[in-house]
Amino acid sequence: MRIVTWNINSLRLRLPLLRQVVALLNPDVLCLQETKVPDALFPRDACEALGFPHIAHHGMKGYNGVALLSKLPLEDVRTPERCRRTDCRHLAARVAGIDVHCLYIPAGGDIPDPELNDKFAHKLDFLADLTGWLTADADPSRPMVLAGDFNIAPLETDVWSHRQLLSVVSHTPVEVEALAGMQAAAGFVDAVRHFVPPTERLYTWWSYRSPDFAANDRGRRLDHIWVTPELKPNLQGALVARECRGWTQPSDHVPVMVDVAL
DNA sequence: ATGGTTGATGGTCAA
Repeated sequence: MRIVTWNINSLRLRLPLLRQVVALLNPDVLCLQETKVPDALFPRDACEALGFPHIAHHGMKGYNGVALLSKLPLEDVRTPERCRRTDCRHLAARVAGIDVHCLYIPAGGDIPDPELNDKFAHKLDFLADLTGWLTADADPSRPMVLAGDFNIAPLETDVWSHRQLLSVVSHTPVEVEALAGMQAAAGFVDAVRHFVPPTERLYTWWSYRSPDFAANDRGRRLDHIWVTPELKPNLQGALVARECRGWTQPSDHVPVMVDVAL
């Protein structure tokens, strides 16, 4: 089963690029974040026409929004609530016996201090809430995949400059520690780093505020696919589709892909 | 230290 996660940054604007991503990667399950479309306006017909008869979405007006497009049936679709809010950041379904979670963790604003910045406080609260939920929900008899925009780059090689980003939201020690705690909740395996050694730089996001993303390559690895330990022997490959960042009118994130043997 | 861009929106806010 080929799983792809992509922060599409507006599903309706980038339907033509979604078609290109599907042609390039041929996913069985596609996890989308920042769909920015209310459920009533979700372009279901267009997504079905791309070859995904099984669709779930959880969206709102203007911001956030997550969706699952699948070639395989989606069972037990859930929209777990985080931090007592319904802000459309978590969608889960069982696919081929695997619980697939599509996640959009809050970006956290600019100031890395929860006392001064409500958005950063929300990010830390969201991580703590999700960690507690995963700890309680984890079940060794039920394999799980977490995929999405985690908005955290954990490794030194996940950012263009570890030193210069230590106080930049997405790479601060408090976030990296919180993410490590979340990973420990069920012993999740970072499926992409399973194939790409931590000595190798790897990014999935480049700011729009640079005229040429490839020129200085100031990226960050914010998008992740994790699997529970029992799936580790089933991992068959991984890919970050960097080329998509160079397409016309791109998302600032590129798709991340993992193959899991069923 | 600062500014730079994009998307949804129709004010600005979020990233």
